[in-house]
Amino acid sequence: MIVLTGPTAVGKTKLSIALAKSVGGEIISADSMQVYRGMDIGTAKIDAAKMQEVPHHLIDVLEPEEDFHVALFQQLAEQAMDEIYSRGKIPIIVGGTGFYIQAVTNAVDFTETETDFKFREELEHFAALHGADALHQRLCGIDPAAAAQIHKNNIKRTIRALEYYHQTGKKISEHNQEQKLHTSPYELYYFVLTAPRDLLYAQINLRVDEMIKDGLLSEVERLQKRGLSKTAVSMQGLGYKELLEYLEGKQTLQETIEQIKKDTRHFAKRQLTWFKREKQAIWFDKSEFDYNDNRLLKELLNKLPKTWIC
RNA sequence: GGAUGGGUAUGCCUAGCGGCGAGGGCAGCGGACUGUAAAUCCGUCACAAAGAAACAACGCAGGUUCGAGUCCUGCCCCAUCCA
Repeated sequence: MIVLTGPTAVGKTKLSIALAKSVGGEIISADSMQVYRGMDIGTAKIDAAKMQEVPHHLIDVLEPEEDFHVALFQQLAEQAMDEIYSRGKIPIIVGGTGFYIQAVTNAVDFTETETDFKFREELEHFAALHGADALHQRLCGIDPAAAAQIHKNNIKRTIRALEYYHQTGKKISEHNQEQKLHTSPYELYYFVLTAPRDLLYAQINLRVDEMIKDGLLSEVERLQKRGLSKTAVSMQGLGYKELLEYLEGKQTLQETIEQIKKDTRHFAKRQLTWFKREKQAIWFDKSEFDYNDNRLLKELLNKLPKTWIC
């Protein structure tokens, strides 16, 4: 199994096609937003022509009204991998969602539970009423270890920890501890593509401008007309949440575009922070290859077993 | 030429109206993350240092005051308006 990841706009998609062809692989997208149909421009989704006959999985599999999350990603990705292996092909996970990738590479066990929206809402309400501190206090009572790890302002994660206990009767801190011991059950090659920060940021800015030119605004308008609002998981996506605010008249278009660029830059930074923790990561800095994808690919293929290359 | 408002730290915006070794925001930088992860959250951000005490710093130069970013005078910039 090959993983090809890196911050947004670094050029994963393009390289992934060349890589897939070189090893006879199929691509599994590890992207929390490209799973949604009708969200193409803002997610920089690859189009059929660019796929060049390389099979892609986990793109366009959900409606924007549906909820997507790691556990579902893991399930779908594992399914896809089984299929790919059964065809004697190599699965290549391509995408920038480090958390999702880890769920697959380390076979994290997500105990099967349905999301308990009522419970979550209840806790959100509690936090709004009594403050984040009080909510965090509740977690302290049942799972002090988790409470020590989760900052009290991080309401979302505090709620998840409480929810976990509520649903399973077990402490999430213990569960996490167990899961951390997991190592990858696959023969794994984890490649991280990167580029100097200033260049990456410039590329992000450029890409956002292009998205706007390509009609991102009308894409968002279409989704809005369809009834989607900021509360939808899909509308948490970069470009989508900001443009929805614009459509509500909260800011000018120019301000919104700047906002999207900024948010995307921050996101790229968070991605990099995540990848730095992945011990098995093999890094490729594009600047060291003069931004020549062919040279980079050659070097990358060198890291793989000879028998994989066709 | 006149009127008015303003110039605040290594980048930008801003609070401040006599006790400020100057508060906040943004950007930048660093980090966390196990069911919303393109989410959520945290730290740092003059220099030096941990010393009853140090020489920096609020456009520049003076002045008033025990004490000035804050008040006064002059000058220099910027914005808007009037000639």
